[in-house]
Amino acid sequence: MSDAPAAAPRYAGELTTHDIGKTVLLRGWVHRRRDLGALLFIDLRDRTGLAQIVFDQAQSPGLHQKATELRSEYVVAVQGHVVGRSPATANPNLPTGAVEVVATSLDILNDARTPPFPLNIETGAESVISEETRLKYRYLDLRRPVMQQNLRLRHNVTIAIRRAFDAQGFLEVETPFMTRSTPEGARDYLVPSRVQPGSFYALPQSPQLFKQLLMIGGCDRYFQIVRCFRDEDLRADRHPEFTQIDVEMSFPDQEQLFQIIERMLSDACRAAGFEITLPFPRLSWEEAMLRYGTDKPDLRLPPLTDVATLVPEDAARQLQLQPDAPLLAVRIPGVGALSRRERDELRPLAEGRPVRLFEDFARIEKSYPALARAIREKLTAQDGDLIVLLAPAPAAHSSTDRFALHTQASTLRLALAQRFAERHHLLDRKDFRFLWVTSFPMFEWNAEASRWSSAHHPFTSPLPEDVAFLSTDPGRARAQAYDVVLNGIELGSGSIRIHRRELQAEIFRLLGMDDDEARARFGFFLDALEYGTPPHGGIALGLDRLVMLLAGADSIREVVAFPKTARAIDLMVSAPTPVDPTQLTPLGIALL
RNA sequence: GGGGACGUAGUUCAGUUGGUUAGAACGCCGGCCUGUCACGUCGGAGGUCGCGGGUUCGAGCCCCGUCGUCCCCGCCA
Repeated sequence: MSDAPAAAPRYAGELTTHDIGKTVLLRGWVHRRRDLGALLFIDLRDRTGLAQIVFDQAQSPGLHQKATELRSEYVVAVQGHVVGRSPATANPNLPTGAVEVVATSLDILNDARTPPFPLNIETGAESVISEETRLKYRYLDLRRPVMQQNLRLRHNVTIAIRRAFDAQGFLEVETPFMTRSTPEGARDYLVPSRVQPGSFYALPQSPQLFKQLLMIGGCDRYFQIVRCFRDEDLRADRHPEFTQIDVEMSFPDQEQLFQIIERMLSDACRAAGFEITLPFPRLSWEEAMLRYGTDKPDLRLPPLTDVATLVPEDAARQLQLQPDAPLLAVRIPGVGALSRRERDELRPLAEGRPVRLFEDFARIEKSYPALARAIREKLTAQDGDLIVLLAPAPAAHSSTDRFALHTQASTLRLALAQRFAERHHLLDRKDFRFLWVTSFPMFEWNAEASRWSSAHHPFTSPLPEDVAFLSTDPGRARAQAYDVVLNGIELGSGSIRIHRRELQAEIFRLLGMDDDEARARFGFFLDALEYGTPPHGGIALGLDRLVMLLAGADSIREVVAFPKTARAIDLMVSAPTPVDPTQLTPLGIALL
């Protein structure tokens, strides 16, 4: 290249017919080589895409000879002329397929071992190679176009979120990673202190108390895109270190906060190329449980419908339905009646559960045509919709859980939809259906510890009209807590907080913490509440989950650059590792 | 903590009822080829069947243990 005149560096994927006649410099990796003997084609790949380079022995034998050394993933700098391709040689499948670069110089910047897995397979690439191999060589996996796109998408979404908050007057403030263990909720990751042997920092599960302290500190609108850490078992949508969009504001109005978040999410979706409609539907927790059997409903599917009142008395007797018990109809659009075999597959879902399944709606239509018609009407069912009914088993006692049947129906609703999603184009990944779920219960009964525990967290304010229940019937108290849900996935969770010291102390007592314990754990916070704490509230949203859904990915790991396995291991760097005892001694730590 | 699926060539997989020398495709290496674009074509190399033990005349296949990956339940204020 030294003897070639300097040309303007360009990205391969951005070449168009407008560049014809220009001399360009491309730098990137050898994606694929097609050696036709005296004619050799290279697909050069950079982070934008591919461009075809031509080496012609007849025109420049030396250069062609050098190009025969090229192998997959060699790093090259190529100068050449952009030329148009004839219709016969253009490649309509490639964005840059109308042009190619006739090389005038070739610099081999580095060679490469043959990659342990192909980086240049065009279709279904993400599913073809085992994740184990991909993670071990993540730096190679990241070169693949689909991963480049995911990183780019995450960047675009993150920038849009920052802009949206900035435009609303929110201040991004960093909070400590090395903080105090609060053995409430998830397990903490601990960091030993060398200066204070025997003492430990904890990595934050969330900056919850810090953001509340920022409100007390007068920053009335705060946000942070921040890493959080939870030492709990992993799932496809859960990672031990994950990124939250953390938000808090003073003098909050729940509706105003919803609008701010909706606008931010709308901007984030637009950055990913999707327009969503505002405002999101709002559903109380109770409504969500009754209509969907879950606190994170997937609105891409129709709700559950209680059709018990449609059943005439004699039919109810023949079908052995319990009086006053719900009869829940699950409708899955467009799936059609199930085959015998598919119905057989459903039955295990009911086995061992106090549930009766009517999986063959055709039989109901035969025996009770009027009832079937009424049900279809109430469900606004179309021909070809699958309808399955659930009732409590005849012997079942009314459960303590008033939504037990709804929960079962919800599980069935999702299982059916997922089973037939592909065949019938259900659960469209590009259909983004957000909603707010509000008024969660304050407490859940923790049978193991035989005490109440917070459904959200202990800093959550009760609904004003339910404060009286705190002393009389905590199970009935509802919270000013809300979730934002997207396509059946909990995207974010927040609440209006407690800003009065007395109420906060009462909640701690209700959670079984006496005043001494509360002071020992949260004394700094209780103190702070006494110095003029403004009313405040906020929310935290999972950035990884949002980007995962916008990317159409099935796992959070597809949008995390360097993720860990289900056992929280980094296969690439092999972490965690044992450490040398000489590292432990100064920390005052000995292994058992 | 519990349940399920999986582990065979560099990669993705097949491998029958336990039977002789463990196969395919892609990739890799070499030859030929001037319009390919998943180039074609001819030839070649490549295996600790995750690991350990057991049953058996004989184990990739059966049994036990173990390690690893994925999914789900519990858990995740």
